[in-house]
Amino acid sequence: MPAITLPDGSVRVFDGPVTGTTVAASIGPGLAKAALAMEVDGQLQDLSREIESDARLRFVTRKDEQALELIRHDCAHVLAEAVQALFPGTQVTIGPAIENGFYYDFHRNEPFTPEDFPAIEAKMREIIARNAGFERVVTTRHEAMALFEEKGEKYKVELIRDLPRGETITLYRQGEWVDLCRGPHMRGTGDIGDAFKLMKVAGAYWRGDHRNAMLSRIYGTAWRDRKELDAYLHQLEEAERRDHRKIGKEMGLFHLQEEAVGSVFWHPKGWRLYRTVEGYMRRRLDEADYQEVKTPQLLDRRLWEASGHWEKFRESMFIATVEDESEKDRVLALKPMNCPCHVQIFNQGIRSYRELPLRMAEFGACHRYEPSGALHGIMRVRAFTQDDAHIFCEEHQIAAETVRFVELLSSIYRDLGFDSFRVKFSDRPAKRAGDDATWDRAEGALKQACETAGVDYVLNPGEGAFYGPKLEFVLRDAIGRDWQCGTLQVDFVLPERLDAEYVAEDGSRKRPVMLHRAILGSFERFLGILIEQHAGRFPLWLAPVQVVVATIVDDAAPFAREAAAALQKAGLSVSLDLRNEKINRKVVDHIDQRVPVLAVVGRREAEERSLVLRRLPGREQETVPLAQAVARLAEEAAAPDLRVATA
RNA sequence: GCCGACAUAGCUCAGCGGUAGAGCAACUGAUUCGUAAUCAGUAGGUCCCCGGUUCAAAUCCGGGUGUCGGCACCA
Repeated sequence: MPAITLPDGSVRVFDGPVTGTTVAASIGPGLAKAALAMEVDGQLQDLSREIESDARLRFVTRKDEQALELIRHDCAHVLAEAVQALFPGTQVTIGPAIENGFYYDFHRNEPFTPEDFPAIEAKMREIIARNAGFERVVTTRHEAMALFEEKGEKYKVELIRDLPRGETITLYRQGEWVDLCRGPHMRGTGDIGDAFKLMKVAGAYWRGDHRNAMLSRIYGTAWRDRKELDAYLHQLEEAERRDHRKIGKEMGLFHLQEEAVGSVFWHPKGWRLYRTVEGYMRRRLDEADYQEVKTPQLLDRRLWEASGHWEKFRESMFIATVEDESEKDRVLALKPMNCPCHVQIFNQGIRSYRELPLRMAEFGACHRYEPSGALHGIMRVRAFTQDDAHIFCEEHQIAAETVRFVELLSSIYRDLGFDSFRVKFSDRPAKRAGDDATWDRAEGALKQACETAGVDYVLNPGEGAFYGPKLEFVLRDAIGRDWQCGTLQVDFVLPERLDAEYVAEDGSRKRPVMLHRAILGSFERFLGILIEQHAGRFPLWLAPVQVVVATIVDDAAPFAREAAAALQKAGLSVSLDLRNEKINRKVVDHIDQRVPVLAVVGRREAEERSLVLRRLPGREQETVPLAQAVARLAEEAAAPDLRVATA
């Protein structure tokens, strides 16, 4: 006699086991029509499942966010059926719902192309129109394997073989087509609706392992209605406009070319942006008691052997040798990181516990031979500059240093326009240095520090550095891709390997703990994200060209020059537009160039010694006497850390 | 690195076996203009590289390089 408690608190009692469909019908025809699935004691299930004992029940309708995942998952099944109908011999593998949509991985000798999409989508619509019910079939491992074996579905057979013993094996049937699936699903293919679209084809390794076969993946997006779909597609277009590679070109910030794959050519405006951020970072680090250093680019392999990098990362290091006969045995490597260098500085002389925590910072240029497929604009490059620092400290100082670091990072991110970010905690990887006891201590210390700092993190198992666990501070780019920017890594291994030590209070020699940390991560990556975050329309203090002084007539040129000089003297980045063009044209050009402030000078202004200020791309304008304009803009253009606090 | 697509003027792109095109930018001249594109003219290209097919290749084929979308990688 199951008693079903509904979200409004009402209870319905049934004589025996009852399906969600029946319960919905007993409540009313409207709900019976709208219910797509149900949540039984918090667990999402098919509507057709029987409820045998007392339970809390909630129906999922199209209005629920949860419907999205069901629609996407169902859509993946329909895609697979459509593909197998159109391309016989194609094997199915897996097809989950993901953020914004779904994908399905197929094995087929011929890859799919986007030209196949119209036919596949048409077939999908056909299947959806047929509205076959999703039928859940509980089966045995043996039967399931026999079924897929017979169909020639090698990948499914492998999946079933690897399912944990004792797990219920279920199939879902939609008409004639059947897939191995845990469910749940909606009532039938008709519940999917028509708000879906196939987006792209891609290669993907079977089970995400590069040693396995390359499968052919089809990505799709699916929504609850056309309006949502259109909004999503529109949002994608908007995101493309923010792409740092596009904006970088449009604003003339940087370029990349074949002769220096993975290295950035910074143009004057891009470099100014870089320097603004670098200058800001330098001040923040000085203020936070870091000591800046500069260390060599090229170092003998001996150092990398001692640090352990030679053994683990040699294939991703750039190696340099010279022709000179007497030097022929010397192998140098471009530094892929700064840590061993910083230990060399730490190791000069004898350190005392009184010097700890010692925070050593460097804007360190590093080179890594990244896999060609990993390169991405200026976000993933082979030559980059880290805002690196190493904190040499005692074990008991880890927590306090972590708290300090998180506060510094949060404040800097906020100043740069990032109010939120995600934190991942990555623990010991399979390929690692150091014994388990050391790892236990390192992970424990970092976890405890997170608690003290009040950091909410997501566990990222097995993703730590080879020498220690790490926190990753993740920012999202315009296209929705996540990038690790900031990081904090606890390291007990490198000080040991490179023999760093200090004299403790009791006179004994001890190993310091090393905290590797970066806030921006690399300037290249961070600037890429910064460009996308602001869509190239930077706040005044970051803008590479802050003010353009534009003339209306040639007679205004002398005063325009004078005004530009005055603004420049006040520390602003100014450019003069004396071109023989109409003011309308100049306005358009500087909006395109994403200049934040346009100062227009005509005959009137030249006489009155004033500027007409206009915030681009806005339309409002204001006439301001030159001296006042200079003072006002200079104040506004001050970096956040240099601003005079006003009540 | 793997799967797929793409590579033509500074930029955005058209041309897809028969002597290389457009718009914008650039340059020259005219115009001196009051806030979202003034007019006219000029110049600009080993059609990514190497090889092949062909009477003829930007175009077709093979190899390379780079870029893009994913996957894998990310000390």
